Amino acid sequence: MLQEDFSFVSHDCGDCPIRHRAVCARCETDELERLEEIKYYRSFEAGQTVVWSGDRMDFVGSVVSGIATLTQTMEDGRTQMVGLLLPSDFVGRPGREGAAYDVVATSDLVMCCFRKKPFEQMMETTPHIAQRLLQMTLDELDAAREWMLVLGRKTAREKIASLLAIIGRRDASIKSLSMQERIVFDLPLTREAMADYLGLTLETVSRQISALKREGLIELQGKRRVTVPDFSRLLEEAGDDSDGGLLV
Amino acid sequence: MLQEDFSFVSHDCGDCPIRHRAVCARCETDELERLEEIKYYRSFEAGQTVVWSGDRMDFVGSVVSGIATLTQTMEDGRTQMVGLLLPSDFVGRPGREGAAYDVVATSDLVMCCFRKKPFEQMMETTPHIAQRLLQMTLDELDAAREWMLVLGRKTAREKIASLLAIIGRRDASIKSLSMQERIVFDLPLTREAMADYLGLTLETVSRQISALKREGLIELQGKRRVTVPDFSRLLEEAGDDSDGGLLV
DNA sequence: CGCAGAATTGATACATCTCAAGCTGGGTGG
DNA sequence: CCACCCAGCTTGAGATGTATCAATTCTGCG
Repeated sequence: MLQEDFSFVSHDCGDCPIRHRAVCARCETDELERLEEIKYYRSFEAGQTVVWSGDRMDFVGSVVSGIATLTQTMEDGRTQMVGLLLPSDFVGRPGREGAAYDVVATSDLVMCCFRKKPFEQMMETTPHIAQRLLQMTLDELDAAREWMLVLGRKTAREKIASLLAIIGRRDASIKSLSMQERIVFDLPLTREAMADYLGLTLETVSRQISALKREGLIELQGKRRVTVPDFSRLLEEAGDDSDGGLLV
Repeated sequence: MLQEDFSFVSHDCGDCPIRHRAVCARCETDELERLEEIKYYRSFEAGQTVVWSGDRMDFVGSVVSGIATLTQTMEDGRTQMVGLLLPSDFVGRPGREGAAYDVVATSDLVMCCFRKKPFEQMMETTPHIAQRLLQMTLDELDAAREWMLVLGRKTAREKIASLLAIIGRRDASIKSLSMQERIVFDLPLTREAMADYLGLTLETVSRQISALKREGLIELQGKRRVTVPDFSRLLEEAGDDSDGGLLV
């Protein structure tokens, strides 16, 4: 069982893979040392629920590796994804008791957690943490608002193109590729999860992906691997102004 | 012209109407004094644009009175409201040059502004400001995510009911009414603005409002004044679980 | 009074959903 | 090693909710 196996995770913040991007990014060495005292790792298998909406949540933390989703569900089962959590993203809210959303591991997942009370105390005494958290929260707010435009005003085709553009852009930036070349990446989501992100049904997602493929905007190797031969053409389909390369 | 008339606004933070809710809420007297040095008021008439998306923005600030909207527009004119700014809400983002959205005054509007550079410096030296801003940003992030569910998964009727519920609830909480009684409030938005908020057309908004009225869920006095005889019934129509009174 | 912006209402078009049937590929057990 | 199985995915046909286009009707105001 993977649950307790995090041998592949460094326990030393100094060489943590998300050291420079997570909530601890601005911390000095001595601040990291105090964080180390209250941190612990947790691992989850793909499909496991990390937190249930409404549950008491006595920790906050960062995604170290893997992908998780943040979703909201109505009584009748309609669900909307409200966030995609990638490595370095922060989970939980200081100053709140219960979780507002379901957090589900989409792939195998490792999180670096902090007990909430001590973390809240550290926030008071360590401006670097609060500053970084503010910056990250502002970025997430922008992302959420960007997504409101997608959900409220874009067509199904534009929604799919927007999602592929976002994933492709992030992937290219991690690999430090330019947007001029062919972009190849794996979809981290099932068709159903994409539908929940985009406010569509999985059938519509499937149809629109097929249409984009038919028209040569994307190529598929298997169901998950996507090639974008001309990224600017994909951005046009997404309805984004110009090549908008730097806004996200 | 209203532009330069803010005689009705206190210049003394001590008795500012948003003193206890705005970004300065946690400041001590001496901190307020330093804020006073960099603050100035600006007034706008209904319909005026406060900031254009993409423009350089050299200030941040709080809404003192009136209502403004935060909107995003695509090249072809489709627009999505991504935020409704009420008194005490914060505008602008420390650490960013340009504005990400259009800010438009929906009613006559007074803002308390701070030049950005000095404000950013104060944030470094005054934890109370950064703490409060983080708290407010987290709240806005939650509101944005709540709205993603509305935009992505709710029907037109549920969207309208959700909007009425939010406005009505806020209004009742300002007036300290309980949710048991009849709620009466004025819509601060035109049908078109409601449509832009909800990702609908104005015709659909109008039809759904008429339907809710026909079925006795709401009553109208004129176009703008709304009476909700039974708030819990409205919440059912909104698709919200139970009476969800305290989640927002 | 009459105009202009805002809102309502109607008829029709169309995008997406719904329901249903098949396909595909990777894993499993005989 | 093959046949089967099943979750994930694709495709089709028809239903439906919302958009679109168009015509009135309100309402406040000069």
